[in-house]
Amino acid sequence: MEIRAPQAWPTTEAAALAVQAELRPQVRAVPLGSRPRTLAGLDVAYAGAHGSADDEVAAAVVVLDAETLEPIEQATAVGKAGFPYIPGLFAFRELPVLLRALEQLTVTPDVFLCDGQGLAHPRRFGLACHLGVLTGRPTLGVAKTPLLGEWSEPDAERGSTADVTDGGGVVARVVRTQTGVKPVTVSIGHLIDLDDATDVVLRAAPRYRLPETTRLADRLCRDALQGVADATGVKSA
DNA sequence: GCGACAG
DNA sequence: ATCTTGTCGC
Repeated sequence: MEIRAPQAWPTTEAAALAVQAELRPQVRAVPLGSRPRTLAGLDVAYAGAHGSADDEVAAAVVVLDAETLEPIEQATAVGKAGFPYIPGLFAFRELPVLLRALEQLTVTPDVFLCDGQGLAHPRRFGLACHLGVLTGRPTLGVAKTPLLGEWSEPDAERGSTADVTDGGGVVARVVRTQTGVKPVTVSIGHLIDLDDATDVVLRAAPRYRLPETTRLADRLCRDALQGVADATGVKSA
């Protein structure tokens, strides 16, 4: 798919903050126009994981049929993170390589499920929002742990939710995707609203805590990273 | 100032 | 994120 990626990515914290400030106003919270037919899962794996800019990274995107959750297409990309891990500036570490994986897709997914936050971010511009603005497509964030906000514990049954508020507004929703398991944090990225985002996540996670999109992308990027290690001559069992 | 902090 | 075996439970 076509993507308008930045000519150059920021390498300093100040430059990254400036990019977020510039793009944040473009985020739109609106209902999905129609039922999504395809869902894309994105994830990145790290080698070393010291959180430094020169960590080796592998990104993966997996497109699934929204109804059957069966894989339709997938792509990967590897490289250097290019930016250190700084909470709130997470996107500058994963987006560059993620976009290179997305460019290889021959189909354009209806909704992108990101591994991380969207609006539930210090400056209301997490990874999911950033990806949405750059692609112009609906995106949402589903995080395993919250980054900020206050909420009450949702009921134990699958489907139970509780709004997450921060700074006086609702920025996300904790969603119990499976009965008795720790809820995930869902927030909008772009061109979707919280109700639709919650619905998409619940339908994508019929069996496990994390959506099938995330699970498959996680497996794929880990394999891709291992593939780099093998080609580099790193011994393994 | 100190600690926390998506992955 | 990643380093890592076994173990408790459905």
